Amino acid sequence: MPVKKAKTLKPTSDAVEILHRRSYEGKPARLKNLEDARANDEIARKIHEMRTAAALTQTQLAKLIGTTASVICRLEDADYEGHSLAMLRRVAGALNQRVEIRFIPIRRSA
Amino acid sequence: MPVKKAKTLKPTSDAVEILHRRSYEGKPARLKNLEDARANDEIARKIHEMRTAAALTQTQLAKLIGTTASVICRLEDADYEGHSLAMLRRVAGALNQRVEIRFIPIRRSA
DNA sequence: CAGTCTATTCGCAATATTGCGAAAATGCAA
DNA sequence: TTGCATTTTCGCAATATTGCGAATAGACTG
Repeated sequence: MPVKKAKTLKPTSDAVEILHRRSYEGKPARLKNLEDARANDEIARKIHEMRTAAALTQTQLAKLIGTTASVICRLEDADYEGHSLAMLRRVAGALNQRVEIRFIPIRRSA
Repeated sequence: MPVKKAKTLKPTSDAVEILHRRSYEGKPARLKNLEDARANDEIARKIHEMRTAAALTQTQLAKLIGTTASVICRLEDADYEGHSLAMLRRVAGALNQRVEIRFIPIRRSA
């Protein structure tokens, strides 16, 4: 079990939220960034989950998609924000998955 | 518009890659590219659909996310491959939507 | 303890995406 | 047709992501 940064290893909400509140206190425009951070965390976690479920090391997965372990590590970092569809697809493809993108309407409660 | 480039696969010399091949038997890489192309086309179409549904011109949407019309046009180009999560989120956010990413197992017909 | 495998971080080059203006093409209505 | 808004394409600079080695840290076993 990989111990990631102590920061976001546990429940998604707390750590990220606190960090962001400290940085962008009281800015509604930054609220969206909070959601993005959480989404990125989920992606990182999912990649890690899929890789370990396939019983692959970072180095092994890296070779499958033609890159190095450090790149995989970066993808599994909850704080990484540079996810591209191309990279997600490469990872997903190596793990026999496909990436589905959906746009979902946000309803804001008054 | 950028021309699609074929990715150069590295030579196979590992047991891991053999595993990979086993999981990919009967499914050449170019087939996956076709799926990606279609997925990109869907994204482009969806952005166009959401923008027009919101009764916005490319210029108007561009201003909402702090860029120019040519960028929006590029996003709505079915052949565009450079989609990043960050950009998709900017567009989605301006249209009151959120981007959902899902990894879905590929099911082969036995 | 040493040794091995794995994961993480850092630094920089290579590559890709974005920013943005301008021009050309398209569409539509008078 | 003209006129006007909109879309599309082009070119290049600015920015961001990826590629990759090397060093460090962590975990596990003998």
